[in-house]
Amino acid sequence: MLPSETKEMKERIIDVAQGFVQTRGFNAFSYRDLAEQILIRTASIHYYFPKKDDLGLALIQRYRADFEGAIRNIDDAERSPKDRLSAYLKMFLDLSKGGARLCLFAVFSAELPTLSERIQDEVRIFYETNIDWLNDVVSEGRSAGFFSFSGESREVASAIFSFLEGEMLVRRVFPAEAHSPEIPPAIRLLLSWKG
Amino acid sequence: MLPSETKEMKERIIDVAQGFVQTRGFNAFSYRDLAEQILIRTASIHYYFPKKDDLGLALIQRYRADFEGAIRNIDDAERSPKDRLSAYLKMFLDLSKGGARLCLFAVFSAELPTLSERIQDEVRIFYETNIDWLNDVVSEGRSAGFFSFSGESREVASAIFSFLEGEMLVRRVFPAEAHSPEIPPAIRLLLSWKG
DNA sequence: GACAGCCTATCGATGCGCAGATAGACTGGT
DNA sequence: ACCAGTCTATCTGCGCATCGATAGGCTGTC
Repeated sequence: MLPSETKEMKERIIDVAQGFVQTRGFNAFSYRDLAEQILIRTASIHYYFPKKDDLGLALIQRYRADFEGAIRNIDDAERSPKDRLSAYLKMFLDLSKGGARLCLFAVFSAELPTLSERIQDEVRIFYETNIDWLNDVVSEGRSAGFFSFSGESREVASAIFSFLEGEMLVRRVFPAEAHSPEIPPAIRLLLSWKG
Repeated sequence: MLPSETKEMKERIIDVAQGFVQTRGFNAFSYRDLAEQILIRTASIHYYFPKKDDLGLALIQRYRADFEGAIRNIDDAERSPKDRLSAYLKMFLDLSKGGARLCLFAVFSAELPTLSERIQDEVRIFYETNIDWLNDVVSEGRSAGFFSFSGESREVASAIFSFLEGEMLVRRVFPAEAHSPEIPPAIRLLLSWKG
């Protein structure tokens, strides 16, 4: 098999693993589950990811990179804070479309004490990246008069993130509900979002 | 052994199991883990809870009952909506003291597809109980002039719950941080909480 | 008030299957 | 001929679960 295909296989494994993690959690899927889905043997997965922890690490690193790419894309479009935040919220909530999948942050946080230090570190970096970015958007938006709130902008950024993570847990439990609005009313209230 | 001691053993098992669930998740502890902690054999645990699912169900049913008792106690004290909400928030956030333990809702939601229907049903009831109660408090508080917000009170109730669940995940990832204020600033903002 | 028969709570032993993991052989492309 | 990639075969340990045994309390009836 070609080296290029090798790379694809590694990605394919991460793809499937990510699906399992987001639906069942990291501790509730096995190399056998992956192997059956991908149609290879478990030994082949061990070739790419000797330990399950290696797979977990690769998984969250890629997830983090994807996320960072996505917010860089949002910024490159150079829209207003309102539009940037809208795009972020959409991305975030689309992720849990129908409640089928959770953000990796939620899953890994729920299982945190069972995970290795290096994975826990990645989880922390993921959080900080998101809060830093949200903080920028929110404080810029306030300066520009789009948003209005009192107190620390970082506090609001952190509240938005917590709300989104919790909201995903809730949507999973009530998948039938129509969670339609682009911008959750709670966030409009929090920011005194105009328009 | 006396029947009264039997009851204690059942409770003791649930106590220890709940600790494991709140720290590791339901899929990441075993009857062996419980047995070692309690100093009995796994077979004895099966005597009380034939299947692990039976244990999980007993666990969340007791948790739900405890929670309902707690909010009934808050209501019985007949304080203002502000005081009732404060007490609720305190209870909720104390639960995750230092991020060591998560609310069962967060844990079970993260693992939802791996759990039995009857446990999933309990999770839904837990959510609805909390939202109904929060909705009462929040809308009463608005009528009484303590809170001020536009839109549906149920939307705000649901936002508070989502925020709290997400906040627990975050606190677990950053246990060092000082999460001091009795009332999270985000909730003050959301409700235009005066005082 | 004694004894039979049942109930409670625990145990040791064991089954069966799956978990993650490894060693070593095969294969096909360059 | 080599090497990446995949396989088969196999290991050890743990997962949940069940069985049959046992020790001792509880009960009702003669």
